[in-house]
Amino acid sequence: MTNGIVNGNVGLETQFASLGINGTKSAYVPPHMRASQRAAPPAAAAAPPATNGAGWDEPRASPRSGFASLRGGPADRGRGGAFSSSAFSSSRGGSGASDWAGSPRQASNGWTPKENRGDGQNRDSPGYGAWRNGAHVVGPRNARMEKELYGDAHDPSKQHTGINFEKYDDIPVEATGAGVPEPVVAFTNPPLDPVLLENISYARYTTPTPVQKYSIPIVAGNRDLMACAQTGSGKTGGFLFPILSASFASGPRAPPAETPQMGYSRQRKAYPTALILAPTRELVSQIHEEARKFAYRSWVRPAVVYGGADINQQLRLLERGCDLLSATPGRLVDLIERGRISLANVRYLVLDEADRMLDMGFEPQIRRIVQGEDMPGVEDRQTLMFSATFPRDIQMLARDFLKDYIFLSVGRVGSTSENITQKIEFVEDGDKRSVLLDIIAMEPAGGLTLVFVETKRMADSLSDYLLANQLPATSIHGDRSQREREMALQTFRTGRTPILVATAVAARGLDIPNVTHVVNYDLPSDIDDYVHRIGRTGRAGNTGVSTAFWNHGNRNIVKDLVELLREANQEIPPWLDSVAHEATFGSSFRGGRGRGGARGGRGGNRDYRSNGSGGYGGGGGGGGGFGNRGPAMGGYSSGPAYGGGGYGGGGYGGGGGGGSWW
DNA sequence: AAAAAAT
Repeated sequence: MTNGIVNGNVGLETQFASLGINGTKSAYVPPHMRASQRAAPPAAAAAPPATNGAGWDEPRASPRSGFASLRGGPADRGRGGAFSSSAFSSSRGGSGASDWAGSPRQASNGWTPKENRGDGQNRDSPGYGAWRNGAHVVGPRNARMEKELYGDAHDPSKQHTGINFEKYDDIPVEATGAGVPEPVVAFTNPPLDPVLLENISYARYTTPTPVQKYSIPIVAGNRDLMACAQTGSGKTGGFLFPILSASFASGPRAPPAETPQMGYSRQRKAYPTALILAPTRELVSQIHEEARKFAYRSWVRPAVVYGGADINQQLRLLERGCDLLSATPGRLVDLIERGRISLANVRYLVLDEADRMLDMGFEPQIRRIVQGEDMPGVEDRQTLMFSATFPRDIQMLARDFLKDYIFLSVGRVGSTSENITQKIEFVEDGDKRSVLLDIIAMEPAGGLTLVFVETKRMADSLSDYLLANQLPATSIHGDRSQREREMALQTFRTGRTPILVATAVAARGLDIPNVTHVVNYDLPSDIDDYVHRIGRTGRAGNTGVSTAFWNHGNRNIVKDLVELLREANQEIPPWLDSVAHEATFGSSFRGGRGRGGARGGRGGNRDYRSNGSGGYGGGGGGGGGFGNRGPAMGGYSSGPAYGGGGYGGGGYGGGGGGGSWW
């Protein structure tokens, strides 16, 4: 896993304005550190950074060690690693069309970049394009970059992935709303830009997934989109393709009037055209990697920011260009506060895994980003929201962020279908370790095994245990440093540690080719989490196996689990079936309550606007019963279809249940 | 109850 530091040319070393101590501008101290900073000045403050007249953009001969500790002292924790001592490199060596105030562009009325920058040769550096005189200038090809972006036969970790065309064609899709455009059936021009089509073919994507078939014309038709789609449905392409395609054609938005001009501002600010928000660092990192593939040779510079990584390094990369920004909310807010990113130029806003972000408590930050900063209003941008479920809080968000949107409901992908063999084994907690060893011993060589546990502590102890048993394991969870997390993913992807023990951080969205086995060492309490987890295997048209350890501590999921297995034509162990039967008709523990009741209504994945249940405030779409069991649509065989009842009934948080979640 | 996320 790269962490976005691989972005092309080796640059000259440059100093950041925000770090320079040159009279008028002192070192930036993030708000949360100001008090302690005053109390204990950073040790390195005595070492003056080299300054120059402008305070920035001066080539530096060598990395300055200790420089990175300037602002944080111990807080830096060595995170930047190799980068921390040379966190400053050049915007000039970079790739050209950046969005910095220092190099303003105009949307379509003919700005000539070389006049502004005097480094015209970089405009045409291989692999990068530019926007010039109101036209898209496509950069020359770059073999090294193509290998890095798209991989080759020797680098399976880059080989994409996730597209199993036969299966995809079975995915039911339903689009509702006013004026739904016809879905496309292929990647073609029109509506897609020829440069994008070329990149798509480099990436070996041949056929659009169902969500892409719909999202492409929807976005191309300047419509907002609310899509209920699970990870693995191709939704990253679903928003990247149309956004990039339109961006290629239309060029950057004109910088806002208050944009400081080059030479007068030392605060260089990025003005992204497209902003993508997602819940986890690994996810935004992955989206960024996809964006790099499809922005190749265009004027669009993808960038990524997320927490846990050296912010100076990220700032340096932002400086190379930031047209399509992928971000986790916290770090983005930080950078906005620092005045390094403005959202004034945003044309496209994407909220990915929106329900997840709300679950994680990001709503205040998301609302601040979308409504409390300088982002254009809902009428002046295009907004795309993706969410696995459509509960009330997401509906509220949709109401506030979207305009006259098209609602797209995409059924579950492969996860529940036959390309994943799902096994459930009865294993008491105390036996799990040894059963896991047995399972791993049976693994064929060459495959990757992903083991999910519930707690960070368990992730550590289990991977230690595996290592102690001479098994090449590593772990990923939220208490590991970002560096360790990325390293774990990288060694897992490449097969150096073909066993990865993971918490929920890795459950959703990550696309790792060649995961042959997912083990639910600890079952989640939520069936959707289960679906996401097993969806890490069986990708790319391959088959996958999933094994879950079940014992009585997992009663809460048993009913949904059996239902799911049945829908997916999986074998259901008789003992499990009877436990499920008990759970359904037996004690009142969960008896009769619909999904989501006790949790306050998960909503379905239905366009509540169209069922006459009375609009947003009306209590439609909360309550129990309906769930989000996508397969009920169209092509799926089993289960009661939506029409039944439940929906729009009960109201929010109503649906019965009671009792403890546990 | 746990996890994740600006520090």
